[in-house]
Amino acid sequence: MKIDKSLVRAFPLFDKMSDESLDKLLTHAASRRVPPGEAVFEQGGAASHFFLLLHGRLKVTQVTTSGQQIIVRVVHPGDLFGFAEALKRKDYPGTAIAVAESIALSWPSQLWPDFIDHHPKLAVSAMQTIGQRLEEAHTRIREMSTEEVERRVAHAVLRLTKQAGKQEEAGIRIDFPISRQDIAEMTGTTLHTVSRILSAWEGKGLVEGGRQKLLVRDVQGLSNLADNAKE
Amino acid sequence: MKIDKSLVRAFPLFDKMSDESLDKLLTHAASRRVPPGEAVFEQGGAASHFFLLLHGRLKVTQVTTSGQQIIVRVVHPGDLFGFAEALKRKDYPGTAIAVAESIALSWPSQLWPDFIDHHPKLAVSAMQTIGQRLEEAHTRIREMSTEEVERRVAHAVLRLTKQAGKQEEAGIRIDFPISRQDIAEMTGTTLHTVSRILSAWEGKGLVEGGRQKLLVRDVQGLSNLADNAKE
DNA sequence: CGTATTCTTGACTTATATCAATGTCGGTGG
DNA sequence: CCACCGACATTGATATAAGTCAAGAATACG
Repeated sequence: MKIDKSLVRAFPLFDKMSDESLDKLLTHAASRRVPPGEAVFEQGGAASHFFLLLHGRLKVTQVTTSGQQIIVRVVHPGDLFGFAEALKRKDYPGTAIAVAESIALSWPSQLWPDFIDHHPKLAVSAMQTIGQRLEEAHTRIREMSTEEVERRVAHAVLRLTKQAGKQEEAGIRIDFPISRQDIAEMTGTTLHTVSRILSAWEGKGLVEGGRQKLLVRDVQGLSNLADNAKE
Repeated sequence: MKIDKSLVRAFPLFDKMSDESLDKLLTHAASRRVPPGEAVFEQGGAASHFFLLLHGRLKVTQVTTSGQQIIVRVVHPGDLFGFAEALKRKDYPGTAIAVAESIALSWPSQLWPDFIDHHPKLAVSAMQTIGQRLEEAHTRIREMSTEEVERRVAHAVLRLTKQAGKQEEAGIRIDFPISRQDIAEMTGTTLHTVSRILSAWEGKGLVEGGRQKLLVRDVQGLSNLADNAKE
């Protein structure tokens, strides 16, 4: 299947790549449409492919033995994901589920070494990406160790506005469907607590809620909440 | 300074490497003795070198803006650490402090690309290492999100027995000085709670405590505690 | 329209932090 | 060598953040 390079050219990951290289890369790629609720791959499944999200939004989750779920990260357009191969894993450590109508490119895992050998820029990018993820994970650990729930939720929401924020008249909208439960699973709390917190914020005019909707009206106010340790 | 290759040959990281390669590598390395309490590098400092721990034990910590400290990880002999360069960082994200008399090799950061170009095995190892760390971080996030303190502490202690356990008649000893405070900083709780938990375990014959000492008498019992969700 | 998610809100419970006091170990120096 | 000091640890009492339990309301969807 032929994929047009204009689709990916815009992503920082590819902007330095020559036309030929890019074409070559894309000849090996397959594209796949993923409706909301459908999984791209499942935790524990053989890591047969790696992916690039072109459009939409995914959440990567893990379930514990006792059946509880957490959200490991959110995948945004332009992100590589599922490259377990790069880390020498045989299986996917989590499940990737579309939360909005999504389109992803996929390559067979065994092409990964090729991928980075022929495109050193990508190797560097991939390393950087992993480094960032490690840092994000440590940030999250730090927050969960030292901050109370309200501030953790504030940080999580602020991060979402940066990664998936769309400016509107009233403020910045989180540009994909996200439930209270999702936020709870990103911050290590319960949907009840998240609901109470958001209600309180709504009362103060910081945000505007809705079913699977969230709009941040006062980024500065939220930032203060997130950063100023309770004095 | 000449460093004998017998010092590093034993580590899995180097066991596949030819004598010449290894010699070449070591000509660029400097060794450094680090007494307990001394830092190898500090959070935010320029990432001028990367390191290999030959002997001893380090803890990597981060401090929050509000001054709270957490332990990001423990460095064991044979571990590479401080390779911020690999992740395209300019500064060290944490502080590495010796908790026991330690010896580390160091290389200037700019040698890292060389390091992996000339020793593809190392590149692979490094990737794997980072992958493992990312996984560990996610495991920790999962535990902190879903498990109560006692089980988190149990998991942390079990991990330590695997990474730094020394068999003794009475059980498995954590082979470096570790305080209740340290365990608290690894699990996101307070030293008081850790102390209570360890006292309770000691009452049940699971562990044996002491000033900066910990001996696990019943690994199986601890594992049950860690894994069996409270039924 | 009715049914199923998702969300809100109140009442109650509990795990764990916080506050406070005392105990114990081990190294230093008199 | 012993006494003392400082770091580390224990333990009790109390406070509180956040979880659990429970019920109902709002919104989307077929």
